[in-house]
Amino acid sequence: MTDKRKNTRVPKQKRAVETRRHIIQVAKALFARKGLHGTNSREIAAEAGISVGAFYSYFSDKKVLLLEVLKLHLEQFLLRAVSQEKMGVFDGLGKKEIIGNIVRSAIDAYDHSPEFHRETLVLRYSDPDVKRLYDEAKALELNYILSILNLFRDDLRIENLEAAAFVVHGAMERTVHSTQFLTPDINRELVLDELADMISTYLFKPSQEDTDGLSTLS
Amino acid sequence: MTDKRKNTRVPKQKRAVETRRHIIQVAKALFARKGLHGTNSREIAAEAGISVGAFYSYFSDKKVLLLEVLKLHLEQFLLRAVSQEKMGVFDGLGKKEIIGNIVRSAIDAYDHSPEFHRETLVLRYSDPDVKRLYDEAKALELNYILSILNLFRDDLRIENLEAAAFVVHGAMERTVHSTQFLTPDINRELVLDELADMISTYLFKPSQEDTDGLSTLS
Amino acid sequence: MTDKRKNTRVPKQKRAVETRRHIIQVAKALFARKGLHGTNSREIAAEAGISVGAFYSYFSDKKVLLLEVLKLHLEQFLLRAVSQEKMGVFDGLGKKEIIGNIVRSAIDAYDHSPEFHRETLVLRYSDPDVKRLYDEAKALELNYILSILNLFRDDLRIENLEAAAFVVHGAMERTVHSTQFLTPDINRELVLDELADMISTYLFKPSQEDTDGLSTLS
Amino acid sequence: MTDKRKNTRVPKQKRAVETRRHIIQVAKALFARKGLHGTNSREIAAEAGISVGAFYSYFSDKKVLLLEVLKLHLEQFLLRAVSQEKMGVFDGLGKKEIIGNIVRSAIDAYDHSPEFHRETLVLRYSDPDVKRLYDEAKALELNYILSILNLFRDDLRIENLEAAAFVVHGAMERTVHSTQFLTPDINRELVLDELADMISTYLFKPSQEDTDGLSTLS
DNA sequence: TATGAATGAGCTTTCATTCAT
DNA sequence: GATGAATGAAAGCTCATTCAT
Repeated sequence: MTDKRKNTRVPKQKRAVETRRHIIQVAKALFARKGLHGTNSREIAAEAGISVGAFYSYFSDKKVLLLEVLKLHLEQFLLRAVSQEKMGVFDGLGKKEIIGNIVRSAIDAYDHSPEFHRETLVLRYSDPDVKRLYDEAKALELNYILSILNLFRDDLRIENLEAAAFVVHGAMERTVHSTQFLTPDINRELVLDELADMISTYLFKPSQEDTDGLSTLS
Repeated sequence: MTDKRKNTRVPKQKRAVETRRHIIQVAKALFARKGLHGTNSREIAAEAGISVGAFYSYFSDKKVLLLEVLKLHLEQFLLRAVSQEKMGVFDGLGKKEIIGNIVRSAIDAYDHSPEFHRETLVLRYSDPDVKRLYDEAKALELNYILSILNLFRDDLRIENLEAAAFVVHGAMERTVHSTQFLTPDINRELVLDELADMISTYLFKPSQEDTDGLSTLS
Repeated sequence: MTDKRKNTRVPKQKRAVETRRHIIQVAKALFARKGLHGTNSREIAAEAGISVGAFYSYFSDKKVLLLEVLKLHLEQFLLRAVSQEKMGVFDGLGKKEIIGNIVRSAIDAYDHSPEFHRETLVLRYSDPDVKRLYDEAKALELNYILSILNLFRDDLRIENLEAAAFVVHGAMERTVHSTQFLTPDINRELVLDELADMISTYLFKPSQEDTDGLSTLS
Repeated sequence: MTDKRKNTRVPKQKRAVETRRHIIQVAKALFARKGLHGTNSREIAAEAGISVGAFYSYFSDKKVLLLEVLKLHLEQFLLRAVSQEKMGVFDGLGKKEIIGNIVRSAIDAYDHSPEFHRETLVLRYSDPDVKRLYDEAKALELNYILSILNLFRDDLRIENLEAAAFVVHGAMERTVHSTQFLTPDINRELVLDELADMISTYLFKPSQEDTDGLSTLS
C-alpha cells in the first residue's frame, strides 16, 4: 500500500531496516523541532547521514515518511497511555485514585514527543491517511477505557458504557492537552484533580468513600 | 520617518471596505477547503475577482490576512457560543437542561465554518499571534462559564470554581469538537446527553430531581 | 523631446509650474536619501502631496523625472563650482592661492546634494541621456578651467592648454570626490593642499614666490 | 544549531568548481552589458546554461554572487595595475618614463572589463560590502604607489609621502577612468603624457634631464 | 547501488503605469 | 482635472523529486 508503483526498496537486509528506522527517528525529531513545513527532504537526509537519493530509495514520498513516523509515534503514545496499569494494578485503590492514575498515564503519553504530536494533529483533519491512523489509535484508547469500565461494571451509575467511554475520553484528552500545551500558568495539579473528580463522580454510584467530595483532594 | 510602513491601503471608500470584507470571506472559504498551505495569494486574488496587486494593497501580508480572517471568525464563533442564553433564559429549567442548552450552543458555534476552525487550530501552537487570538477567545469562554457557575453558586458541589470552569470547558470543547469533526458514525445525541450528564453530576449537589439520573434522558 | 507621444501636461499656469518644480525637489531629496531604486512613484507622489495620477500628468515617465532632476542638479552644481571667482577676483593672489580657491569651489559644488550626485553617477555610464547631461556639464567645467588657463597664459609652463585642462580637471574631480565621499579618516586639508601644489607646480613656470615649495602652505 | 545556514553547495567535484567559475564569468558579462539591476537570476542561470535552482545552489544570494564577481575582478585588476613593473624594472629609465609606465599599467587594468568596473563603482557608495572590497583594493594601490615613492625618496620634492600618494592616485585614477570610459574623442595619448608630466613635475625635484619640460614628450 | 547536482514549477511580493469614477 | 484603486508582469528564491555519474 505504501509502495505506489515506484521501486522503493523493500528492506530485507538488517542494515537497510536499521537505516529506515533511523530516518524515521530523525524525521520525527526534525518535524517536532522545525515543523512539518519547515523541514525539507534535503535536511532529513543530511541529518540522517545519507544522500537525498538514498532517502528517496527508502521512501517514495515525503508523505509516506510522515505516515510511518506518525504510525510509530502513535504506537509509542498508546503504549504509554495504557501500559502502566496492567489491568490488575487497581486492586486496593479507591475509584477516584484509579481515575487519577489513568489521567496521569494520559499525561505521560502526551509527554512523549508533544511537539511532534501537535504538529501532526492538524493533518488529522486534512489528510485521510493521517485521519485513519489517528482514528485507529482513538479506537484503541476507547477500547481501553471501555475495558476498565467493564471491570467496574457493578459500581457504575451510567448505563451506556460506550457513550460514557466516549465522553470520558474526550474530557481527558482535551484537558490533558490543554494543561500540556496551552496553559502553563494555571495550577496543573489542581486541574487534574478536578478532572479526576468529574470523571469519577460521573461514572460511579455515590459511595461512603466519596461522600465528602473534593475535600479529600484539595 | 524611514517610511517602511507597508503602504497598505487605508480603505476610505465604501467600495474598498466591501472588497476588503470580500477578500476575507473568500480567503476563509479557501483556507477551509484547501488548507492554509494549500492556498496561495494568486488563488485568493483570483477567487476574489481582483488582481494580485490589489490583494497586496489590502493586506500587506498573507499572514495579516490570516489573522484578520481568524479574528472575524472567532468573534462570530463566540457570539454563537454565548448569545443564545442571555443569562436569564435559564429560569424554570432543570440544571441538566441548562447544561444541555449550553452544550448545544457550543455545538452551534462549531457548526460555523468548522473547516476553517480546524485549519487554524494547529497554528495555535506554532504562531504566537494566532495563539494570542485563541487565548483571548478562550478567556472569554472561561469567563462565560464562570459567570454561569456563579449564578448557581449555592447548588454547586465543587468548590474551586475556576478549576471547575477549566475542566468543564475542556470536556465540552473536546467532546463537541469530536462529534463535529471526527466521528460521524457514533450517535451524536447520545453522546451530548452523556456529556451534559457528566458535567451536571460533577457540578451540582445531588437533588431529588436528578436522583434518577440518566433514565430521564435516554 | 521629453514628451514622447503621451499627453503630458505642458504647464502654462503658474500653479502647475510650481507643482512641477516641487515634485522635482521632492524627488531629488528622496533619490538622495533612499536611492534611485529605493524610491517608487507612489512615494514621490505622496511626499509631493499629490496623487499618483497627478504625478503622471506632470511626468510621462519616471525616467523623464530623473532627467529633469539631474538637469537642475547639474546647473546648481556648476553654478557653485564656477560662481565664486568671477574671473577678476584673482587679482593680487599668488598662483597657488588661486588654484587653492578653485579647488575649494569644486569642493563646495560637491557639498551640494552629494548623495544625489553619487546616486546618479552610475547612470552616467549606462544611460545615454544621463551621459549627455553629464558630458555637457563636464564640457562647461573644462571650458571654465581653460578660460582661467588663458588668463595666465604667460606664466604657464605647459603648452597644450586643452590637454592640461583635461588632466587638471581629472585630478581635481577625483581627489575632491574621494575626500568628500570615501575617506573621512585621511586629513582632508592636507590632501587638498597637496592637490593645489601638484596642479600649480604642473601648470606654472617656477618663480621666486613658489621656490620654497610646500613650506608656505603647511 | 538552528541550521539556518543557507545550504549553498560546497563544491567538491571538479565539475562543480568549474560551473561555479562559469557562472561568475557569465554574470560579470551580463552585469557589464545590462547593468546590475537589469540582470536577473533567471537570466544569469539561462546564460550559464543551468537552471535557477542550480544557480541558487551555488550562490545563496544574488548579492553573494556580485561580491564574488567583484572580488575576482579586483584581483585581476590589481594584478594588471601592479605586476608589470616588478620594482626593479625601473633601472635606467628617466623619472618621467617611470611615471609614464605606471600610468600605462593603470590603463591596462582599466582595459580589463571596464564595463563591469563602472557598473560596480556606484555600489561602492551604497553597499558596505562592496565598499570594503574597493577600499581594500585602494589601500593596496596606495601602498604600491607609496613603495615606489620610497624608492625615489632622495629625488622627491614633496615631503608628505602619504598625502602625495593619495593625490597622485586620485589624479591617475580619474584621468585614466575618463580616457577609458568617457571621452573617446580627445587624444588619449596626449592626455596621458600630460598626466605623466603633471605627476613627475609634482613629485620630483627639478633636474637637468627634465629642464626642457614637455618638449621631449610632445 | 549511492550520490548529490540539477530541474523547474511554484510561491510571495513589488511597482510602474493605467483608467474608471 | 484629479484621484487612488487596480493591473499584471516580473523578480528573488525554495524544494520535492529525478537522474547522470
